[in-house]
Amino acid sequence: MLGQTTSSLAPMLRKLELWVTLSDSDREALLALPYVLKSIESHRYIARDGVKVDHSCLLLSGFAYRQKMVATGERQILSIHMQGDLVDLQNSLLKVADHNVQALTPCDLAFIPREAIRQIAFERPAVGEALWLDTLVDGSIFREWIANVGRRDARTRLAHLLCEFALRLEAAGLGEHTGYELPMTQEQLADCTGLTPVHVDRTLMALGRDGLITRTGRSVSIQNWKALALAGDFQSAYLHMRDDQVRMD
Amino acid sequence: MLGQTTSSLAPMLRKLELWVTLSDSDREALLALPYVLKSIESHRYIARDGVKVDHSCLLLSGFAYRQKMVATGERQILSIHMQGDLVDLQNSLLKVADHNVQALTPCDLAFIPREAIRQIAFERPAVGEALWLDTLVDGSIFREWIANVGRRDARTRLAHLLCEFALRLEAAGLGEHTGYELPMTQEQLADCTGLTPVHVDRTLMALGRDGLITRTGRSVSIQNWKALALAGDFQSAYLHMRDDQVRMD
DNA sequence: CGCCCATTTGACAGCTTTCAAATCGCGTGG
DNA sequence: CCACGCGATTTGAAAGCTGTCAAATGGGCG
Repeated sequence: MLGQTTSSLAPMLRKLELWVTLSDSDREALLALPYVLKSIESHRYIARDGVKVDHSCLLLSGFAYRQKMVATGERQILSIHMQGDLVDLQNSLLKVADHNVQALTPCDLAFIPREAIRQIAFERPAVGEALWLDTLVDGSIFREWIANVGRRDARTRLAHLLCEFALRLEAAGLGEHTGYELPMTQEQLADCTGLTPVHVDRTLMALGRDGLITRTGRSVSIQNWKALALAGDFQSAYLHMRDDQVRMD
Repeated sequence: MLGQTTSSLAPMLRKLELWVTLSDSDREALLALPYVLKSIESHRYIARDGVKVDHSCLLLSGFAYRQKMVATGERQILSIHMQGDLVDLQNSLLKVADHNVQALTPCDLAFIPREAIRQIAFERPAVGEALWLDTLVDGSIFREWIANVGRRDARTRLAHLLCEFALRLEAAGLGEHTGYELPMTQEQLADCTGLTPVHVDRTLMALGRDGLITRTGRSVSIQNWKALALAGDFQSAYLHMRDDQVRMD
């Protein structure tokens, strides 16, 4: 269960190396972090609002999301996570979770003790910076989502979300910006965008009628990237990706 | 201009010591950070979306906010900042700003070079952790705002915002949770909540009629904290304050 | 083949926006 | 001390985007 010669933590490396260059020794130290593997089913909770957290959780495969419940019982999804994402670094460092983390699909997870993370972060500046930047980029995406739900209409919100997924999935090697498997129901899209499932459906149909996207089941193909990005008021800078990851024609 | 015996950076200490305990030596090192003072007027930009940033900006007095513009020209305010807040740590560490930072009132600022911040963060683990936690708490507030604009109605959104201000102002020593000077116009409140100024006005009037708040000019007094917190679906955990800062009766 | 959940569609209601205009607050200048 | 000017606040009436409620359709799986 404790990865030595063949650590399962490799997906984390690729993510962190998006932000900084790591030395071989840093890489080895990261791969040598202690962890416990666990597989969970869709819909299961990975962390619960208000509960103490002492492990960070690395997503090895599958998709997960963070969400908050409001007084009316409605749910707001705060972010979507995929392979290589540290889905619970924030909750772990802050000790008590301020939101829920839930599996969107069946997930393979690696739980890493908080103290091991803190230790490596402060002993190895490059690793520390990478982890910090990772949480800062998460923060940047949160800011964009505030603007998305706060000031854009339904069509723009959804187009924006589809663009974000396209680029992040492509960067994670899980799809192309011209099309990908979207693992979410319309209800979950609604919870991402602050809309209702019914209106999400109507809006997606309209995007289809306008020739911006095509859907068959859960797969989305983007007919016209430029048009969709325009419709979604989408500018990728907030994802803080390297130029070679966002250049597209 | 370079603070030595009497550094102007003291407001930052109090903020950081909300998250961790610092040694005397850490405190001295923080106060010895190089900085440049600057005063700016209301509405002036402190950082601009898309522009390179190489200094972090500490707010010594006054209020500031972060905002993004969307394609229609509408503005979404992302967060409000006050005395002691590092308003531009995120932009600075990410190198290129992904949002604008603007003065809400006349402000006194201290600009600290990014490299000095990075250095102290990695040389002094307690300082590093405090700075990291500071950005993580910012992130927690962003998440709450996503839920606020995404899934709450106008009345709840505004009540929530007023509660957040109350606690943060009180923690910063700038007001009481029973009442405070709100430095924002209704238009700015609208930009925080994703509403229109007209609807903000109607909603505030309704909160007044219902006996939850009283307003005279810019000063807000909270008649009934419990009722306002209930109306605003406000639970302070996301602010990650210490217990003694949020206990109120 | 049948069940169950997700998607799609329709009709209608409602919260919020829009557009205008009136009123208020307050610093400035006479 | 009071009139003036300008931005902020307040109010009204009407339109619109999105939500609600229900029901029909579709798709995947045992």
